[in-house]
Order: sequence, then structure tokens, then C-alpha cells
Amino acid sequence: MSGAQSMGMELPLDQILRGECVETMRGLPSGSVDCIFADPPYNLQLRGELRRPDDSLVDGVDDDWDKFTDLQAYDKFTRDWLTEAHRVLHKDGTMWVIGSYHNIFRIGAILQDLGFWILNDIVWRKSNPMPNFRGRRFTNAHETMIWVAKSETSRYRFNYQAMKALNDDVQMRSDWYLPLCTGNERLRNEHGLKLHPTQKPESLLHRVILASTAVGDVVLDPFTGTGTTPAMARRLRRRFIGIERHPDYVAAARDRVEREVPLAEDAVQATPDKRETPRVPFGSLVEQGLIGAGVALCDKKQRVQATVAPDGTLVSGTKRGSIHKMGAMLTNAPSCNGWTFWHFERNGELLPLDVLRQESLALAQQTMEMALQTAVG
Amino acid sequence: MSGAQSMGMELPLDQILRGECVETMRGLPSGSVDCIFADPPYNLQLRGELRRPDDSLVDGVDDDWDKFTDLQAYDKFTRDWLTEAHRVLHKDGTMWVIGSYHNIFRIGAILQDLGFWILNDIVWRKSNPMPNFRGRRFTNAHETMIWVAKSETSRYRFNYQAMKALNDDVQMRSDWYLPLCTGNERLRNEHGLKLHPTQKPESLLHRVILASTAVGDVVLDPFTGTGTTPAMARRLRRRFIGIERHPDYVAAARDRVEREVPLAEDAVQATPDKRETPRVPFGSLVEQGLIGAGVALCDKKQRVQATVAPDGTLVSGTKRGSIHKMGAMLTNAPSCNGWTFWHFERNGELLPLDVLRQESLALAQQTMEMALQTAVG
DNA sequence: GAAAGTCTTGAATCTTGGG
DNA sequence: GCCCAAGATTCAAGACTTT
Repeated sequence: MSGAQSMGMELPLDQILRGECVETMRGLPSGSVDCIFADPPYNLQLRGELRRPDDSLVDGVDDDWDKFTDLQAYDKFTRDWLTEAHRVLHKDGTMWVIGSYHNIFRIGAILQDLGFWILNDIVWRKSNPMPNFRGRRFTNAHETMIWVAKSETSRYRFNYQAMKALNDDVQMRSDWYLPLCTGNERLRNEHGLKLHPTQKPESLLHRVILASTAVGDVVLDPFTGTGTTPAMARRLRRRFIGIERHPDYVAAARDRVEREVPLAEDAVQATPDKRETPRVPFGSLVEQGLIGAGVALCDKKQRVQATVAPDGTLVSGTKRGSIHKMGAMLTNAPSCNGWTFWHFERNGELLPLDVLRQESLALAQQTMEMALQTAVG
Repeated sequence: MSGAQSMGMELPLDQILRGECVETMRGLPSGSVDCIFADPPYNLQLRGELRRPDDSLVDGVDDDWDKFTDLQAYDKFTRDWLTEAHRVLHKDGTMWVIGSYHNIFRIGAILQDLGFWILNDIVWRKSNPMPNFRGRRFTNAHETMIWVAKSETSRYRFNYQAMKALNDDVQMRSDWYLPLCTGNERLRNEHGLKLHPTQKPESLLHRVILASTAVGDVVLDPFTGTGTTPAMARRLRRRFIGIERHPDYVAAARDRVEREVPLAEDAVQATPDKRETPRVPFGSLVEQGLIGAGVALCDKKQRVQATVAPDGTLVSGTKRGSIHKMGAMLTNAPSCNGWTFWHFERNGELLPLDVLRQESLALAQQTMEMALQTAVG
């Protein structure tokens, strides 16, 4: 699954690389990173020239395109780094790009043009935004992140259950309410001034990484700044590659990452999705004697019934099939999850088959641990 | 100020015109409307059918008007109608365009290309969005509106005080929390089925018109549908021009507008919304670092214990769940308020989690007030 | 008649692994 | 690559029905 693992090549893991974004990405192998988080510059207010948030001038006036307006220069800059990001991303990888109304629409359009497949646009609602000083517009209280897969067919990672758990057991929505980066979290220089103008809050990256990566995955940040992405990757036991051109930021980010203590291994385990737990064929439960052949099953409301056959199929009248097929057939549904549909009786209570699956998995876990102890002892 | 007044020409005021969007706009004089609200097709590109977990079928948008061959075709369509809209708009006028991630980035980029000047992007947060049934993405819980002036130099209208009053006397933010159009407000045909697949809520247009127009201003809607914009314009004593090509929708919109009673002249003022109370998921406290992953919790009498996971669940042995579920499970109670049940240690004292929730809310309140003071001072 | 329970529905790019 | 079967998956409102 992990891009780094599948490559078998040298990746500069857990490092902040100093250099230009596009040029440095060119040194990385194709399909080598599992996830990218990018916070590109969007200083578009200046007329005739394009500057990064650190006030450095983007070299946008080339012979070829000095006739372009600055919007077009920004588009070229965007297309260049996104093209390289697309190449470096694993075929099942995803990318997050954050921006404001100044640049996010251009980024979104170019993402689509390059074949990225949009999964969500996420709104970061700021709990403490800067008010609109002159009262001429609505308070600009949010920024937008676009979450894309490398292609429409990518089998991307989304830790659905972890996100649901994080939100009091209801689906996580596309609007996230999080505070700005302030207080002690904000890196400052010796004069007490903020080191970076757009340092992102750790809570934002915490959620991004927890949602879309697994422990050990490689996370790339091509505009690392003061290293929020690497720091959170390290905390959550992911690998990281940071790219940053400004030496002051590189130094600050390296410092910061070194100070970051990874969480204990058992503390980074978020709620796993059911899709990740090993499959248990229903027939194996019969073999193990967790449920006997001949036992009668029914749905929760006891409207339909069936009997367990020794090969793990269900029989009802002349009909026979898997727990899923039979559930679908008897309810005229297009499909059915037999594990939650069918129930059996235990101590006068109706329990879903899923209970047996859990018990089977727990049993397997137990014997595995016992085997390990025996081996050690 | 008003485009209509300054023209001294005949405008088809307070009418729903039947016709194609671009062609019909061509019949309107340049610079003749004060405000445009546009809800163009989203280019959803839906594939097969989608079913809810209970196997019921979702009634998706499959209308012909939302079918485009590719992104280029959609871009051309967009550029065409936006060009005409730009011509028709008064030099000091503003326009609102609503969309989702499928189309809004292309629209935003083209708006900038055509010289429109972005004032805000506004997020309509839906109080009751459709969930993501397959658990493969975040709930798509919002749509985006881009608010633009005709040009950078437009002296546009923004009713700042009205918006502030509407929001309990604090600046209106760029994220609006409003319900979908349902119930009696939703227009239905003789079979009780929704007349239009994407009817917008009146509350949304109410706020848009109140924010950006004066009494008597001319509001144009080039994709009128069932006439929400004309109806709200009439209610708020603005003039309107609607354009719609489907005769059924034209008939419904005309009917609707006729039934709409304009507010009394002295009543065309802000009506306050109900205030939302912020809910704090336990997971967000972990993200914000108010409590760390790996921290040990216990009940007041220290009979049961559990550890905090990075997604805000608690773990105890092989058991895992929300703070509420785990409290209930470990005490064999039917339910449990995790906020008051679980305690953590601070300075040798056992404090309930609720303390952290209070601190989180107070923190958000504080930073908000500081920001406002800065703005005023 | 009130309260509690059931049903319906909304701009949706909505699965995955093995043969 | 395709095909097929296993199997994972929903929240808030409002209308409607039953107790």
C-alpha cells in the first residue's frame, strides 16, 4: 500500500529539504508518496509582480511569458508545481491544497485540468478570524482546502470511522471549525514577532493526516514553511518529506520537528474501519462450531427465516445461498449485509451474526498471543 | 445609483422571461441591472444509482440541463453567460454565483479572467445535508457562493449595518448556517413530487438581497427556476427580471411571484436569525491539544480507567468507543454523560472533562472579542 | 389531544477484493 | 483488464401514524 515501501528506492525520509519546490520534487521518484499537503503562496494583490508570503519575488517574468498578466503567471506557477506533485504521488494517493478566494479557484480548475479527482472541498471555519476593518465586506472567516485523489480510479485512503469518532459519532462534515494558530503554538523570532505570516494550526494538520493516511505512510509538504506538517506527521508516526526554500524557515522547521515527541505506538491507533479487519467467511464459523448446522436464523423483526447448512449457506424452502444473497433474496433488496441482517438466539436475546464474527476474531487474537508467549517463554 | 433609473430605457421589470439565458440577456441594455444572482447548472456528472443503507433510492439530479460533454464544454457555457452578465451589470453592481466543488472553481477562475472583482466567497453551511451513504468521503455539507463586483473600481453596495444587526450585532461572517429548502416551502407537482431538483431556500436569497441591494434596485436571475429570487425580491420591495427556459418552471415561478406579498415599506428591515449554540466534540479538544492522546482518564472514584486515542475515542483493554459509550460500557449502565463521568488529573486534582469543554468555549469567545476590539480600536 | 414512534427525503462526482 | 460476489454504509427535518 505505502508508496515508499512499494518503490524499494531511497527516499529522503523524515527530512526538511532546502530548495525550490518544483526542482526538489523532480529529485523524488514517481509514485513515491502517499499523501501531499500543500499551502502554496497566494499573494496576488500586487500588480505586475508575484510575491510569496515571505516577500520573495516569484520568478514569473520569463521571455516566454512576460507578456502574460499576473493571473496567468500564477496559473503557470500553479500548473508547474501541481504537475510535479501529480507525478510524485502514489497512484492511490491523495493531496490537500489550501487557499483563499484569491487563488483557490485557479488551483481547483487546474487540479481538474490535470486529471486529479476532487473528493471534497473542505471549509476551515476560523473561530477567531480577523474582522473586516472597514466594514465593506463580510468577515473573511474561512479558508478552503481541496482534497483530491490522483485519479478517478484511485483507491484512496479515508479513515471514515476515525473521523466519525472524532466528531462524537456522527459523520464528519465538510466544514471544520478550528481556531487559528496563536499563543505558544505560534513560532516567534527573538523580537517576539511571528516567524511566518501564515503558520497553520496543528489541529488542522492533525485532522488532515488522521483522515487520509495510515501509520508509516509518507507525507510530502512542498511548501513546508515552519514545519507544521512534518511536526504533526512525526507526532502521529507518519514519515514526512518537507521542502522549503527559505533558510530561516528550514532551520525553524528542523528545530521544531526535533522537539516533537512521537505519540506512543498504542496511542496513535485510531478507530479502524471495518474494511480493514480481516475477512471471516461465515462458513468458518460453522466449522469452528461457533454456530451449529441446523440453527434457525431470522431478521430482527422476525419476518423471514432460514436455516444454517453445514457448508455455511442458508436454506429457506427451496432457496439456498450465502448469508448475503439470501438476505437480499428474501427481502427483494438489491443487496444485503448478511452479518447485520441475520440474527440468532442466545439466552432469549436476538443477536446479529456480526457478534459471532467479533468473537471469532477475538479468539484468533487470543491464540495468536498465546503462541507468541510460548515462543518467547 | 440604480442602473434602471440611470438608463432611462425600457426594462422588462418584474417579469419572468421565457427563453435561453444568453440570448435573453442580449436583449437587455448594458449596465442596466444593479445585482445578479445566478444558480447555473453544476455539471454533477453522476454515474449510476445511489442507494441509502436502507436500500431506498436517492433521487439525484439527472436532468438534461446538467449534462455537458466535458470540462471544456462547461467552461465555454460558463464564459458565454458570464460575459453577457458582465455587460448587463451596472458599473457599480455586484453578482452572486452559487455552485459546488464540481463547478465552482471553474466559475471562480473565469470570473477573475473576465475582470470581475471578488469581494467574498460565502459558504452556505447546510443544517440538514444529505449524508455520505457509503462512508467514503466527508459529508458534503456546504455550497459556495462567489460575490463579485463588476470591476475593482466599482463602488458597490454592501449593507454592513443590516448584516451586523442580522447577526446579533457582530459582523456577519463568510459562513452562513441555513437549512435546505424543504417542507411547505418546497414547490411540488400534482403528485407531491418536488417540482425542481435544486430549489434554493428563501432564507438564502433573503440574506443575499438584503446584503447587496437597496429598495427599488433591479435584481436579475438568469437561471430563475421556480422563482426564489423574484419572490424574495418582491417580498423585499426590489424590482426583478427572471430568465428561465423551461415552460413548466416559468409557469410555477410566475404563479409564485403573484402569491408573494411585498412587506410593508417600513418593515423591509432585517429579521434576526436564531443563534446557533456551538457544540464541542471531545475529539476537537484532542486536536487543539487541550488534552493529549495517551492521557489516562478515570471516573471520580477511580474504579475504571481508559486512555485517550488521537481520534477522540477512549480505549480500555480491547474496548473502544466515545467518552459516553465507554462510560456506559465499563459501568454496565444504559447510558452515560462522558463529560461529567470521566476525569483527568491536573495539579494533583481530579477534574471532569467538562472543565476542558468550558475552557475551549471560553477561549473561542475570548479570541473573538479581542479580534473585535482590535477592529474597533 | 398530546406524545412517541415511523417514514420520507435532500445538487451525490458514494466499494472492494479475488479469480 | 474484466467480472462477480462479499459486504459496508445515514443525518436532520418535517410529515405522517400510532399509542
